[in-house]
Amino acid sequence: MSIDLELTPKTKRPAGERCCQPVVYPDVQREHAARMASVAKALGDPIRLQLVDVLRLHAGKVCVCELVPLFDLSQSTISHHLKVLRQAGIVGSERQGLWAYYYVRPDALQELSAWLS
Amino acid sequence: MSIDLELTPKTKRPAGERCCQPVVYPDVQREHAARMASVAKALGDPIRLQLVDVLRLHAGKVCVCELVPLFDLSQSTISHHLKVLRQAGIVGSERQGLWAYYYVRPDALQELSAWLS
DNA sequence: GAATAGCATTGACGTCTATCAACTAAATCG
DNA sequence: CGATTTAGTTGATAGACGTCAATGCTATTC
Repeated sequence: MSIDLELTPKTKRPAGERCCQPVVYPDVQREHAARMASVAKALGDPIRLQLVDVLRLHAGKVCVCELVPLFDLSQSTISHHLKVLRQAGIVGSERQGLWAYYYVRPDALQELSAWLS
Repeated sequence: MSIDLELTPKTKRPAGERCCQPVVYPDVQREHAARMASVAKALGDPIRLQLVDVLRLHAGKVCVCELVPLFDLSQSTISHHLKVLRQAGIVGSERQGLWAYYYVRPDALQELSAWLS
């Protein structure tokens, strides 16, 4: 993620001259940022963040039927949030008969977590 | 953030009976989640995440005029993203003459960072 | 004082998002 | 088989979001 940026002293530039040097911007960094941003975006909703929190606290798998009554939202909305988390790679799911069990994929959070600290 | 949740064995409930126990949901946790989610939401855009990254790498303060050419976006869009980061408490700004300097408020990321690890 | 550079704000536009009600699909029980 | 339960999907809707062009504001230079 390192972006090479020169810090230059500031003077008002003399009419028509560029303010700053253009900076190269490798694609690797951009993709790295895009991956982490997509994880952060998925966590950027209080309901989803709490869902992840519950799943993390119960190291094992948690049934959707136990997640729904935690929130004052319709079942379909919870299902939607779980889908968002699934598509972000943050959680996985497993079907057992009538019930669906969700769990956290710990690796998914690692990259963002490492960058944050 | 601990939510007390009983994991019970699953059997199809006999018509009209509740599937799961209602669970209490303290406000403190909700507010904690809301704070962290708002930070995550602000980081949930690749441009903003890269802005924060640049500011973190340059431990000091960075001029907006050096941030704008890093991205293929209009100056007003960058200004908008910086405002979002400012309102999330992630960055601060300081005016010096014609120039505005931005910096990361390290404490702002700490709560989310701690939760993630 | 006039012109201009740097940055923020406003307005507009298309897209995405969170939510619910209604419906669908699969599995279970009687 | 038929009724019921669970969970995912679809459609609709109101609001939020990302982006740009245009404008406004303050500080600087001449």
